[in-house]
Amino acid sequence: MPEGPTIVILKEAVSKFKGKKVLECGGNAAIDFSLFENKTVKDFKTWGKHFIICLKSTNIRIHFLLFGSYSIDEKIKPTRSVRLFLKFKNGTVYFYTCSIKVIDQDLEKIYDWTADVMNKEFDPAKARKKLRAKPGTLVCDALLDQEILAGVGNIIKNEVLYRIRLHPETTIGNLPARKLTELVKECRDYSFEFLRWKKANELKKHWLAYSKKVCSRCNLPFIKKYCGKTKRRTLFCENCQIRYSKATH
DNA sequence: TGCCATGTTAAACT
DNA sequence: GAGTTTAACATGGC
Repeated sequence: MPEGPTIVILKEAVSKFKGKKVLECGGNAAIDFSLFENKTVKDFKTWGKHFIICLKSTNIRIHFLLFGSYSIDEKIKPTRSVRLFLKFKNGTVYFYTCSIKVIDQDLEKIYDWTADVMNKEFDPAKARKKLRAKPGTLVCDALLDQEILAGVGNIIKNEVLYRIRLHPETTIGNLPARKLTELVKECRDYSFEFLRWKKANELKKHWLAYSKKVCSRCNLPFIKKYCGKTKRRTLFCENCQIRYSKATH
């Protein structure tokens, strides 16, 4: 379910509820639902993998973690329990198995929109600067750092590294400047490809590394390894993806 | 059918 | 205290 582009699709899918009043709400989330009733949706926002419903004087933050999902105007499947639903005059949105938090602070104070790869304010130079500040970090870990590249998940990580032919266990400090620039750029570019392909329901068709067995460039089998401190599944080609080192400089 | 995973947090350790 | 490891959450695809 998650990764930044999918949350953008959700935002577009609920846009018809913007400006509408919450007629009824509920679910099994441990929050006070009375805070939302009769409030009007001011806006829907996304920051990385966060989906934020902005109501007058309060916000609801939804994070789908690994298994979360949503549905709109659908009859609830009895096997799934609804964590949160919001009913409007023109329909209902349901959220399942997700983390829900009420945020009363000013969103501008807690979210750095320039870190979100899907945001129009995304700032590649800032991302590069944050990366350069962590020279010992492996690129496979750095890409998943939500403070640096919010919205990038494990699929995007694998695809980006394969596409720019970069070995996941290269340290940031060993990257030539040009490669670092390319890395940040590809995170954003692939995220928008992800968005386009996901909307067309053909995301998997375009995977080059994620869940693949063989490198399409050289036909050698991919290495499957739980890399870095994050220990997330990483598929890569030892032959085609370059591991930069001091000596490469 | 059992295994595994697009993720994060907090507790339990060293 | 810092850093690391483990557990918990809990669904659906293959």
